Amino acid sequence: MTLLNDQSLSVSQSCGDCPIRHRAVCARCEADELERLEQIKYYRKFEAGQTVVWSGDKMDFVASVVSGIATLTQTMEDGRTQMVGLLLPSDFVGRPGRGSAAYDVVATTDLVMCCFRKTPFEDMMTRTPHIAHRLLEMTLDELDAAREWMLVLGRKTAREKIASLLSIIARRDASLQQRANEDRIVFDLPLTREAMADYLGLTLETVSRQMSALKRDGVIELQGKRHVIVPDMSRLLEEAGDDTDGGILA
Amino acid sequence: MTLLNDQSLSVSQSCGDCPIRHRAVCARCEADELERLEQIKYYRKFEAGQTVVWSGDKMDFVASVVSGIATLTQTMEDGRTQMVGLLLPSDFVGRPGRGSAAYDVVATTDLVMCCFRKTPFEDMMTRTPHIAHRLLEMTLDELDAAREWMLVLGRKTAREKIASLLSIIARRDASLQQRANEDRIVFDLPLTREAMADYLGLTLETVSRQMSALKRDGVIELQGKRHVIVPDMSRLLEEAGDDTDGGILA
DNA sequence: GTACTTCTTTGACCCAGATCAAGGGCCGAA
DNA sequence: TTCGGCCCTTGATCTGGGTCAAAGAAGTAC
Repeated sequence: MTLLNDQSLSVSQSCGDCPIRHRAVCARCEADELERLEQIKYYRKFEAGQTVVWSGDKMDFVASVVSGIATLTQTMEDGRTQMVGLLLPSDFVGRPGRGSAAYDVVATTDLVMCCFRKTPFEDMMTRTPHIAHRLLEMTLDELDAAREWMLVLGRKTAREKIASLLSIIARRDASLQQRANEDRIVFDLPLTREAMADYLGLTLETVSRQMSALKRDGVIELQGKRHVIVPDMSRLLEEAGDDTDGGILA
Repeated sequence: MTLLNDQSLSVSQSCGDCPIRHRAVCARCEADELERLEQIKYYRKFEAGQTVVWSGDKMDFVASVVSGIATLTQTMEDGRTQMVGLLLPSDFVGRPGRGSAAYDVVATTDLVMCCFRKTPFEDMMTRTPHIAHRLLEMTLDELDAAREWMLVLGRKTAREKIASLLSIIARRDASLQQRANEDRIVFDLPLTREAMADYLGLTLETVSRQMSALKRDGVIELQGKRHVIVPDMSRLLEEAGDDTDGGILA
């Protein structure tokens, strides 16, 4: 996968101004560590729909999502596919110590990634515990998210699955834009109906039907196909079957 | 949850002889590090069926499974439950930096755990990168396993789910007893039909029916309800829908 | 404008797996 | 040896979500 336009390389900024500075794998770094990271980093840009890497391909870099959204998916020989990761800004892609990609990584919106070649990054990791420590913390968070997701996939109804996905996106969106605690929540779905289906282990028809049903029942409002308004977040959480009773959004 | 018998505390051995010495969180430790670990470790024993901790309860220790099997499960208010982790010997329980359990932890067989109080363990972790590094590696492995599991939950048929679970257990069992590469694989199921159902997002009736179907079709043989013989591992993997073509067992 | 394409909605029908129900095998206690 | 509790199997029936099919909406290329 080569870059389509060299403007991709012109994106450049100092780590100090980086929008994901305090959430990404570099969050814990001191000024001097940041400086060394700055020397080995480079940006890559992908357009919506582009594949970043194919499962099984050699992957000689790791990266943070700076802006946009990417997905990790697994595909069976007969074409059944399951999304196994949804990467939002500050999320980390790639595994230190592994040479090839375990999943397809696809940009679902225009995407900017902050990349590090694998070897220099691994070297830095062994020398600066701040990076290794933050990566462990992020990986544990991802494992928790994956386990929450397993409950959704294994035990929830189609309606609960949709409500769960909407609350996850609403929550992560709110935490990025730190205006939580409003009761009325508004966001754009970054996924097509098909991608939502791949996330939830459903077909796109069922996703569409359940979205219509939630709209009919007043749980959500839709403007166009992607713009979602949640008039009452606790109602949505209730529909999701989560025992968290509407309290915390962070 | 208190200990039922104080023989639990009499289990004691030097880390050097520990059966999980080279796979657990302490795998990378040098002799001196091991010695310090040895000072803060203690063993706990649980009987089959006992709950180790309840989700939400305070958890002031982390631990490695030494022998036996434990499960992590999540439960919805209405009782639907999903297993989100299957812990075999050498697996790690608990999250440094978190005070309470996120899941129910249950011993499904008699269980011995090597425990460390959270604070001393966290202290050691910051001082000995060998532990933090190994824990990162193990967490990344678990995340991969969780993602594989998500494909099973989201996209596989009941028959494929059962075949997948059997191959996972067969594989992990073989790697513990390092006699892989035999074509004929034999093991005991450490789970009831109900626990298998909770693992796979099925009902126990469906699990039972699919076990019978796989037996009828000669994919597996059963002696009693728990003892499983796999005459042809590649056949089982085929039934699981895995694109891995029967090659590697490690 | 008109004709593509891509994404989405909705309807009709069907089937894999859930649910409900009955009973069988095994083990430990009395 | 009989009882009571698991755990498991099997049958009958029901249903949530899949499949197949058609068409609407919105963008964009010409």
